[in-house]
Amino acid sequence: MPRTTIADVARTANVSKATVSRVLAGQTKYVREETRQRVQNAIDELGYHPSSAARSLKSKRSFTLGIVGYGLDLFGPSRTLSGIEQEASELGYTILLHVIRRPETNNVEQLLGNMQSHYVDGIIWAVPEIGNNHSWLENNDLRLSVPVVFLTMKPRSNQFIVTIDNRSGGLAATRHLIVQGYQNIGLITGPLDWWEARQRKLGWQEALQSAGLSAKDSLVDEGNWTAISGEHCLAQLLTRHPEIDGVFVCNDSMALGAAKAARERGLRIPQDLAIVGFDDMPDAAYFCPALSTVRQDMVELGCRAVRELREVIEANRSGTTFTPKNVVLQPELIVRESSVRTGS
Amino acid sequence: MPRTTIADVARTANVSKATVSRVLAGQTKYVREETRQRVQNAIDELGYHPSSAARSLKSKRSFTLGIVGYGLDLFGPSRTLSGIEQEASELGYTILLHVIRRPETNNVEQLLGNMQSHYVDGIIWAVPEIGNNHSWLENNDLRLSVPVVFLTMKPRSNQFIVTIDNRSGGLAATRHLIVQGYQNIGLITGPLDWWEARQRKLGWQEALQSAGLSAKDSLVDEGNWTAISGEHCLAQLLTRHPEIDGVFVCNDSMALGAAKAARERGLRIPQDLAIVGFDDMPDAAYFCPALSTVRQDMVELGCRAVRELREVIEANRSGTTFTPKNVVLQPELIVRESSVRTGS
DNA sequence: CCGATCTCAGAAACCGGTTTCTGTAACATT
DNA sequence: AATGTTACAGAAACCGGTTTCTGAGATCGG
Repeated sequence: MPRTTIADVARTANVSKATVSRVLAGQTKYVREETRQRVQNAIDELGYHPSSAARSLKSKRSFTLGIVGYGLDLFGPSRTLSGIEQEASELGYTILLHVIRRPETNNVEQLLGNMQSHYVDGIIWAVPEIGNNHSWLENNDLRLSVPVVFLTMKPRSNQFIVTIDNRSGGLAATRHLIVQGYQNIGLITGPLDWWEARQRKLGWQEALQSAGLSAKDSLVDEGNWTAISGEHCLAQLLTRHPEIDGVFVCNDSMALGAAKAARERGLRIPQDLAIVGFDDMPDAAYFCPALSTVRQDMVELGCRAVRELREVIEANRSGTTFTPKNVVLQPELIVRESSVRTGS
Repeated sequence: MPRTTIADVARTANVSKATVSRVLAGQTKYVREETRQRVQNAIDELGYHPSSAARSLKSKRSFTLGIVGYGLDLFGPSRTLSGIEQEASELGYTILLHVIRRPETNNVEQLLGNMQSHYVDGIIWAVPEIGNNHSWLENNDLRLSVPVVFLTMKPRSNQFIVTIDNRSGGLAATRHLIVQGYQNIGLITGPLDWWEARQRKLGWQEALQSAGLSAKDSLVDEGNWTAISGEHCLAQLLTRHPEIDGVFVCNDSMALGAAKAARERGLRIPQDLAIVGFDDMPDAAYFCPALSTVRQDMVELGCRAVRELREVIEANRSGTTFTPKNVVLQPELIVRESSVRTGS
């Protein structure tokens, strides 16, 4: 049974394909209400769904957004995708998903080509900036023929970017530790080839320096975002600097690992050692002790990216040019038990 | 600048569109090696990417899989998607993602129609079975004109289904508690309109009954998968039955909440109260104490679904009929500290 | 009453591929 | 030498929509 086509509908309603097409597009002009009704009935009766392939082919738009993502396993990216999907669906877009496995993927051309071959109306590039995997953006003869919004990467004035102020998050976390009276504050960072990790580190440094405290390299250990790496890092740190009484850990999973390492050495949290994480995973409040952390609203990030993208798409369509814009969302410090010395 | 089309390539290579198309399809027959080379050069030179819309339109296949998901925020679904994407991409498929927000969505027709309008080659229906939200499957005049594989739902002999044996997981968890010598074993379940939750509960009941222990309803409390609900449920349970010394919690987040509730009442885990969770979230080993749990490999589930789907697609294409098949993956008990009384 | 304008709708071209059908040249067969 | 077969490649139809162009009838202004 071949699918029902616009021709079938036209025949059933005794009109031409053109008229059916007008009804589909919601054109009220050029089609009488009575005719519209007749066509609509035929559509319902036949259970007709227009072929979006045919539609895209001619009209060059597909109401589809291409999403290029990375690390859906991780908390952040997975939430971002969720936000993207939610907003996109609200706005009537469908999502074409492609996940990159190695962040340094260099067949960007390939990927963009593939997306364009699907006539996506726009692309959200949600791959963290790692190493120089975004260097292709500096390539001047790069001509993106479809709007792209980039996520979680270093601001660049010539691109549309939605990102989070990681530095400010690290700053807030570390300042908080200082205010709480901790004096020797270490850092467990994510992989330093991640731009986000470097930014958080920067925040830590700034907070310490502006408080006249030491931010030397031996106070830093580099993990890989996993709990086990957090455990190891804290062990390293404590070996080098037994005097450490506070640590800013660049994500909640590593913070969890660090907490374990601390417990195993008999350190009480937060009396002997304070911990502040980053992410605010849904369960962070239930860690023991409840984890102070820096909340980044990844869902909002995704939503925002879609809204920005739509603006660019609409502008492009109407011929307006639009100067690239960087949106920087502020994270929020969430204080819980792991960083607050209770009485005396 | 209009996009480069197959005609441009044909002109550049001095051949017809037909020949270019053959080269694209990788047909070695009917095209001389020298000609193929010439065409390939033209393709590379022009940076040509065939329009998948045009291609789908004529060939009725798109190398795209439609994924209908639910609750990407949750651990399980998010991992499943990750597995699906991975395997799909490996097999050369692109993913069209649609997330359902309310599980009882009844515009299934609408959704399937929308997917079909994109000429998806197959669909993976990854929506948990909640209430009777899958009742439309029993509708006999339902004619799925595109292959569908269903995930995480009750086996049904007339559909392709890949699912996890939740009952067996609950059984293993509870038996383990019994073997460890716990006698009064409670249950914190997920929402009981979820099929998965009911299955896990069934496993708990069976284990207790076959050991001659009580499995009465007052030993059960129903959470909503979140840590906070787990905390409340355990409180309820302990109020009703202070003698409870073990509890099977139907996911790790709730287990985390339960652990907190236990600590607050001064109960030591596992000496006074044993806890076994479900999921094996990446951080479960770092909870305090390390959480025993039932691992379900959601990534594998996703991979498997894609492989099954591909088989059905290929079979359909070659005209073979294929009798529906249910694949049931076994979960695995992971024993950690939260359920093992150490010495004496 | 007649030409102008407006409303509604059909015919046909078009989007960019795939596929069938056809044709030619080269080679093998008798 | 005549015929059959095979290898290669082009012409054209087709997929299912959108859009432009055209035209018929109704309405309207003078």
